[in-house]
Amino acid sequence: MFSQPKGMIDSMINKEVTDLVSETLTSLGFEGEVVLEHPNDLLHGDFSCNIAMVLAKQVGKNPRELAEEIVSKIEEHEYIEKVEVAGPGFINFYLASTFFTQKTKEILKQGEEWGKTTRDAGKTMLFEHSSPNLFKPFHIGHLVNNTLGESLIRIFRATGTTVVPLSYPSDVSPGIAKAVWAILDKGWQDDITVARIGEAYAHGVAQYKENEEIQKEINEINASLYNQETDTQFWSVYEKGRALSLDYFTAITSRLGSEFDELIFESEAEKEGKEIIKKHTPRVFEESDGAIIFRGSEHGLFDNVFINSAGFGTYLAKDIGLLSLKFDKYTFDTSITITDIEQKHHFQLVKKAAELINKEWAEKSEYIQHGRLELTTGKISSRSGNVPLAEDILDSVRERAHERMQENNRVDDEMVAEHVAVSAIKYAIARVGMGKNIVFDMEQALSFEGDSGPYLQYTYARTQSILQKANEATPEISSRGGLAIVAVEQLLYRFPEAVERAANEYEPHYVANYLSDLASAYNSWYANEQVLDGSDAQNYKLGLTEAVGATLKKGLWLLGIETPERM
RNA sequence: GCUCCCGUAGUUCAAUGGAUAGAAUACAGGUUUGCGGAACCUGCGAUCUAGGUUCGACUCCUAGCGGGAGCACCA
Repeated sequence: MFSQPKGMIDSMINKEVTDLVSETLTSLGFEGEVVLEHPNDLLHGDFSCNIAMVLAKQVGKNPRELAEEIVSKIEEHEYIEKVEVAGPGFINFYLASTFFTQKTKEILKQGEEWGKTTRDAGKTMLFEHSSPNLFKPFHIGHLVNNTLGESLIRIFRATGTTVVPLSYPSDVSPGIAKAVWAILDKGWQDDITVARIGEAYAHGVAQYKENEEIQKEINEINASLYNQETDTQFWSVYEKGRALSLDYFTAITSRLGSEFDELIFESEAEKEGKEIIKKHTPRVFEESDGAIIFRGSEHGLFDNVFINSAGFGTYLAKDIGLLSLKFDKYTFDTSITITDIEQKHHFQLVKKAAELINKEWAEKSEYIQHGRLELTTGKISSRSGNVPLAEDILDSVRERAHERMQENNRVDDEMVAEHVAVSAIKYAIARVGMGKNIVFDMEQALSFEGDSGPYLQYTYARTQSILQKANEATPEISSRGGLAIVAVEQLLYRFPEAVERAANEYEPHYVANYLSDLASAYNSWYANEQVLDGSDAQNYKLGLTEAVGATLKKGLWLLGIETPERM
């Protein structure tokens, strides 16, 4: 979507170093595009350039000699302390302490703005995620979808994009008819609860398969719901269940930190979609066995039904209708939908059909997928059988957080336990690349140690504790007091790069991994360096501590994770 | 069968075509009262196989082996 090349480092210092190398190449009569990267190892410096290895062959020199030649011609720069040739011909740049001192001051001055960029200012986006089925429980899959969806929204906003979050609740489907039938079958119509809806759904699905009479009944209920016949007992059960589920949806997503400006219901999309499909038959769609289908097989995909033989739009027609409604109601540059990976092929088909109806629809729409969350060891008490519910997972983890706080003689605070639990789950999801399955080991997640959300929160709490002990408002940094350059500084200024990269590639895990590196570097430094030592460097060290805290806070927020001051 | 995705320490994950493949966990050992030990340090340990492209391959290409997802009226 955004035309930024992969992995580009978008910061002033990067541009300055790049220009420096480019000018040198020109002065030597060479041509080539200068690309900088951060070396994997901080000991290799802050920027690395491979231009000598790229040019060596065409110039007919050995890469190291060429690199030496370039280095000898590079002009001095106030922010560059040292330039070295290393390995097979890398040119490594070591930034000067003056740069880092300056950067730390800037970070502290930016406050809330730290980490934000204006790169995508002016761009607008519609972002669809966390779409619930109103008659099915909010389960483990929604947890993944919500975590990644919410995080991406926050990341896009951090680079300047205006994002409208949207959810697309399923409020009409054969499955819902089954649940409505089952609620009546169980006699629960006057006492419907969210838990009962979940149970009813399972009951209805099972009975539908068993009994032909029931099947007929349910099909009639389904037709009546699709046709919105409002004077039946089915409708009143349906309405109650729908309202209850919607409230629940709002509650659980807000517990997870999401808000939705807009909802578009599947029932609206079905009406809209059906009309569009009919209008474009037989140009795009065709009749087959009484249904209206799309010949995806002619486009390297597969054939599938858009309007079934009963005359109702399937989820394919619904997604076409949804697209149409989105373009009717909103103005945007891009519409993103994030779903489970199992829907990948479905959306390829939707996109292809959309392209044939209206080219713009396909051009401005992106469908992205995330992997599945699998639970391995450890038990979760679940109310409804096989699929673990989001709420049950959250509650189990929070229970363990309480225990941990008591073990450590900390104040056992309700909010903190909640934030630690959400953090453990969200971080486990966000640390993995999008689209890969996530193995959630309850035992490991509950240890709250190592590469985990609580580890990052702990590090943040530690920084706050030190700042409080110093008993000073933002320390005035005049100089670094002779402090040698530390790894923490080498990482700090890269934070906005990590955010931009995450936005470019739709990959929150770049933020997660960055924070993990930063926290690790800080803890390691902390173990070897006394911050409050009364030396000339104390204020600068406090400044670094504050900058790390600010970065962790902002970065975790981008992942949808709260940062308690104490834990 | 067709289409797509994935194979990295015992396990769970990283790695922008670059340097000695990084963490976490597990296991073994350790941390001078110094600001939070949910921490820190040391050790052990890995790119599925066979070719190819490239100055350079976990990464790109081909084949094979292994695992997963999707493929007509559920979403």
